[in-house]
Amino acid sequence: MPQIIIADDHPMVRGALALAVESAFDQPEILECAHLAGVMQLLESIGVADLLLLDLRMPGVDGFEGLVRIRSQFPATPVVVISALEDPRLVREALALGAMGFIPKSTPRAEIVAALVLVAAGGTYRPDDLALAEPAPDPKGRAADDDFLQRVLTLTPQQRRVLQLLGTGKLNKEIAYDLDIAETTVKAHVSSILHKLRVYSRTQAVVMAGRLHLDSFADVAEG
Amino acid sequence: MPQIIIADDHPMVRGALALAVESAFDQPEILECAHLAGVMQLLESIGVADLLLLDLRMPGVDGFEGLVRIRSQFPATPVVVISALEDPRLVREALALGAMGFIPKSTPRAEIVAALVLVAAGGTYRPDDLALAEPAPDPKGRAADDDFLQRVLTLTPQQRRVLQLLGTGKLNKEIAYDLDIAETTVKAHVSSILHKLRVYSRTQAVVMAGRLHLDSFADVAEG
DNA sequence: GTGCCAATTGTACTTTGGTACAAGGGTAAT
DNA sequence: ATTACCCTTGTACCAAAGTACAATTGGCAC
Repeated sequence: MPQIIIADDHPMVRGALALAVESAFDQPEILECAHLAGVMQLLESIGVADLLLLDLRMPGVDGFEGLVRIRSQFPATPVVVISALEDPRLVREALALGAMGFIPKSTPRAEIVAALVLVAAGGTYRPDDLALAEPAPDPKGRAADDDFLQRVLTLTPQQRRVLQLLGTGKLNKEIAYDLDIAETTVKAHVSSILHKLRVYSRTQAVVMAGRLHLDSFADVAEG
Repeated sequence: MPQIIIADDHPMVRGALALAVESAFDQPEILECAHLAGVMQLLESIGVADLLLLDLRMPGVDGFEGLVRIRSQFPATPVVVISALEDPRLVREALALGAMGFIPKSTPRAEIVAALVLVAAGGTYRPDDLALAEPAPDPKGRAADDDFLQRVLTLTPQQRRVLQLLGTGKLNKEIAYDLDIAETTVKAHVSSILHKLRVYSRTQAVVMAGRLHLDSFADVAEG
């Protein structure tokens, strides 16, 4: 009897996902959470879940921070990110941070079911694989940002988690606590991150990394 | 013979603005620049211009940094911000940072002319004054951010400039250089900013302030 | 096995960042 | 003119950030 956690702050969404889960698994035990704290608590008590459906936006968590912390504390539990958006960059980043799948809320129920089965079987799922395979060159303008993206991709998984937490303005001490490592280690990671990204302060790294997420809307934001 | 500087990296835009300037002034001397460095150079040589039309997005400057530096170095020259966007928050921030006007590129030529005359006469111009007078409550959700915006509004002009430069990831030393003040002074401002914004590190201030600009697109970015 | 690399941690050190306190000059309002 | 506020700067001190070097562990590949 597989244990599946559904974490989303919207009851309606949880209901819809629950339906899909019931179609995808045989007599699943469905655990619902409306906030990140509940998820952490649940995972602490049951140790490992067979699958975690995680919404990106929940009370207490705005972006990838929840994913980062869960992946760090409970790496054995496969996480599928649920999101209202399906921006390729978000998808790539979620997968880079250790998610086993990325399911936009607009996905047809049948495809959601298939995706859940796929992930449960050890695979990874992302929307319309083809479009993502080629990152869509987009020759105009933002060459500099693409360079930066390339550099971000040279970061190790743990370093990306650190960068993610950096982006929330946390101190080294707080990051160490969240990832359950020594502050020294955080410093080592930060130092390495700064070198790889070719910047000379955490603030710059945050600003640069922040732009990557913004770029999705750059066409709207010109000017 | 009034000296008017038009700073925009797009030749077509410069042309259109030049037409408007010629309609608004009597035999203006129009100086064109495609990048911020040229503007600074020009201002250094002529001292004060009668009007500066400044595009927000130019090579070397992405946001308000150019405005901030120009206002700091050459406060006597009135600046009108030209932008492809007309988000009320951008408008408010530009004016808060010392711009005498904010003209969206979509503005009809006749209105641009009127706006330029208005500013040259010592007034300030913003698009559809009415809509901006009331900041559009927007009761849903983002109460926390509104709180933060309120706090940003308690910052003094100079402190806003510092915050703006903080947002580019600069070191205190660099900010001191840009604003031509001592590093000690920058520290004093930063310290005050952190208190007013109720955060405990520059990085957090940058993250928070960054969200204000993002919020314009929050409806697209849910998830 | 050997080698490579991610991850971890420690020590020790330098540089930024940030606070606290004090103080002088400028401007605007009462 | 007195108050108030902003901007400025200095000194001094403490905390956080970042670097450099060295070492251990574990996984993975050849």
